[in-house]
Amino acid sequence: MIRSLKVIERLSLYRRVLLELLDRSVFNIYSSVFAKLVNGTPAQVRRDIMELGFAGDQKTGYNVESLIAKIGEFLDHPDGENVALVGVGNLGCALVNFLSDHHRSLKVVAAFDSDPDKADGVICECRCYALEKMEEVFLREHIRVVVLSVPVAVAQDVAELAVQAGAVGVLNFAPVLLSLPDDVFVRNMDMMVELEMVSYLARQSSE
Amino acid sequence: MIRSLKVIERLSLYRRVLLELLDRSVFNIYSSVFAKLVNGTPAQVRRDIMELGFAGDQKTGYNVESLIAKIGEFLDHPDGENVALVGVGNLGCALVNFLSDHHRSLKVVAAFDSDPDKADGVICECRCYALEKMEEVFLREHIRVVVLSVPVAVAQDVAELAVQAGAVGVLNFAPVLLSLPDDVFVRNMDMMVELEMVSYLARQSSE
DNA sequence: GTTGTGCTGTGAATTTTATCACAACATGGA
DNA sequence: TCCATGTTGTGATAAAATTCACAGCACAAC
Repeated sequence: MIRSLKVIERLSLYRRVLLELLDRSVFNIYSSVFAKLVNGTPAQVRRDIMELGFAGDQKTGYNVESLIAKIGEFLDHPDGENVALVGVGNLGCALVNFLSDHHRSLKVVAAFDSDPDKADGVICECRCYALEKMEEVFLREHIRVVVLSVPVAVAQDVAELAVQAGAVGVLNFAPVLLSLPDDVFVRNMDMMVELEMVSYLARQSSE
Repeated sequence: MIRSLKVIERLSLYRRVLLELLDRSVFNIYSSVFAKLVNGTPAQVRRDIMELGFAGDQKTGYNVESLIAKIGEFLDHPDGENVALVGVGNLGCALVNFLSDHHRSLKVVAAFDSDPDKADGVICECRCYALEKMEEVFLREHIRVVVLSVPVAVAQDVAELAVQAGAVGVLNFAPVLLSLPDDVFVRNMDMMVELEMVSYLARQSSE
């Protein structure tokens, strides 16, 4: 059951928008209306949902609640996913705060930092450990996904430590490409690249 | 001179890697070697560079320094680009610190926040203003690009304010799709979506 | 009934993106 | 001199992603 990254990305977005809709008591929605909310086209929305194996209704469109459930069934780990934050700086804290607010299935259950002042403390309502404790804690808490927000200089080393400890998914905020085993999935959040793109395209659109 | 977003994204990445190479006194590089460093293929690297209008050498490969210059010529605004940070939280501070460290052409020259305690102060070596001052400061500092890191609830409103004040490019960290005029370029950094993807794909690769 | 409307689901076509494969060339060595 | 090697630049091809376009259907109105 291999689907393209793009579809998965959109499904995640769809769910978030659908949850907002439910909050506003919208129970059914047409692909054409939904497409506008997600910056897509009706055909693409229909195709994505079709690939998911969900069916809409020719008169009322898609049922919001059922569709949310279906996407969850597809995206979420049945038992929830425990996540570790590695690198407790400003960025890391922002992330934890943000995630603990929102998500039902993803939970940040531990933080790690090389700074001994932070280790063994509680950061953002989250136990913080020394890097050396990763393997132990990962095992205990069944952690397989890490958010890496450490300085560039140490990113590669710390990432390897995390993989050693059992990580198979990494969301990397350090502006550097990590070199990790092929069976580890890495996704880069590269502010520098993104900001350069915005700058470039802003210039184009204003000329 | 329209190029696809993907090419622009890669060029930005290429430059960063090239700068690292230069630091390590690597002055020439083959497409095959470079491809490994950027997680790409030799053919793609060559094509990207070709589209840029830069030529390599059949014996020594690409000249690192000249290629960096060429990418800069393409990507950077000739007079540099002044950027505003809108929303001074943990995330915002992390961004400013990060950018001020690194970039030669992009500069964060002002911050804005609705919190009166922060306004008129200095945050992360950066003057902070009240939101109401945006138009005035944007004009004075020639700001056209903003980094938006405010809570979801106010993101749309604040984004509209920024556009009103003259922004034509937005790097949006709030996990919500903004509805802005078509000539404003928006790029979303969506942690929630990305983390869900990592979680999903980590699960796939470990099964 | 019957007709008109407007939706979903999806095969087909199109567009975009990435890869292949090789000509053209430079160099080193026999 | 001439061949083997290994590079870039790029037309041709393949693959991936998106969009088109319409069959099939349900319902409302008359």
